[in-house]
Amino acid sequence: MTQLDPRRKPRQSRSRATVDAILQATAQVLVRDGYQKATTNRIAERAGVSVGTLYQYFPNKDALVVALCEQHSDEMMTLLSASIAELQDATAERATRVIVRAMLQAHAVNPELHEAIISNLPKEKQFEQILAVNAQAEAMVRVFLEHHRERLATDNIDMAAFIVVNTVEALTHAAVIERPDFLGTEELVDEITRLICRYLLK
Amino acid sequence: MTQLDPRRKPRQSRSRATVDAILQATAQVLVRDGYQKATTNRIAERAGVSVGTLYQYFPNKDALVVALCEQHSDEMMTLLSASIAELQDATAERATRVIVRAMLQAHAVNPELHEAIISNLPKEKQFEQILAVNAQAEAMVRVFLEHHRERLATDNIDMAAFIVVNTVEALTHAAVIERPDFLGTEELVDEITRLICRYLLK
DNA sequence: CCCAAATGTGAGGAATCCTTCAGGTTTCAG
DNA sequence: CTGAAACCTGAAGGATTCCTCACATTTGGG
Repeated sequence: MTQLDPRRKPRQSRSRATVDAILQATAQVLVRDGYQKATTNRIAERAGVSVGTLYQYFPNKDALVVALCEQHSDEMMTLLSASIAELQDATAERATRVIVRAMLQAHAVNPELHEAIISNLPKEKQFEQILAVNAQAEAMVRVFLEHHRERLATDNIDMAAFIVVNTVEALTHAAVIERPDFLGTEELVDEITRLICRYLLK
Repeated sequence: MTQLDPRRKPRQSRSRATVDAILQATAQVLVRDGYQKATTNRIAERAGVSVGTLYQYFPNKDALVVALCEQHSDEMMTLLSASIAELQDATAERATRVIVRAMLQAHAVNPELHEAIISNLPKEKQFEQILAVNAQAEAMVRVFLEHHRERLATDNIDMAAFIVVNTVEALTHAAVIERPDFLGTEELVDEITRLICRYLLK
């Protein structure tokens, strides 16, 4: 991996606005044109600055994408942990519902950008931050399963965690991208919660 | 979209072998190096031919990838339809099990290539053939649900189809890539079948 | 064996793209 | 106001990639 740290840190408010504009432009170009056509010149142009300026704050194109991924996954993680925090000692059904709803919210933060990152970025460029979200989710579910172990219909916690995490992730992701019409009501949350609970519990 | 048809059709067995070698090399390079680094020169080199030869049979890089996608999705579709054909009038449970098993088999044909195509190719280059597989799956599930309508726990067939298709697809795909250790026994098929049936049926 | 058609070769042109750098403009502390 | 630091500019160097084309080799029917 090449150098990723910024070459210069913005000190004046003018440059902080510039960095923001560059990151915002990166997201827009990534969504609109895909990673292939997201050239640094095009990003700079959309941000309303010259390429040189871009390279003052990001040593290379990867660093730019990394920064964007970090910003995006931070937003998702913030939403997730907020919901998780408030389900101390909830029933399994209640906890499942809260997590499903939180996943939908997290995916709805910026669906197009999330889609662009997940299924447009080459795998080797999907940096830690993004992958960490899924790892964290898997860990959380594992704790959850251990906690309700005696109510579970299966004793293969490893496989159950795999199934739950991948199912919820896939459904929330697909819904936000392909079926936004499902998001208006609580029905989708109901259905996914039922899917998971019927599978997990005796 | 640019021209995709071959510029010249192979007539002698020598050239048919060449075309095979090129396609095989494309798959290998795509898996090993990713789409970004899969240059036509590198593919030709790996196939043991010169770039010129490659361009005799494929007018451009896209045509090469399209041909590979077609070949791959044909293999998957063949497996799927074979299994579907033999479940005339099966019970819902039996049908679900057969479909889940078929999906796992289809994904196991060439997991690395499938992964490379799905999550490495830019979305705009994931050509018809691949997307058609999912569309076909969705249609099949819809027929299946209509047929067992009176036994279903829900009357929102649209949403149920969405959930079933995306769930099975995500789980089979993830299992083949991330957890090949789940594939030895019938346990994963059991679990996914249970997940789907408990959700769908009263 | 012979030759026209089929097949194969690979250096290099044209087009991009990432990145640099020499020199300009703006800001702000003193 | 002034000068140094911060910030910005954009032409162009160096690298990479797709694809072509003039030419060489191989094949198979007559």
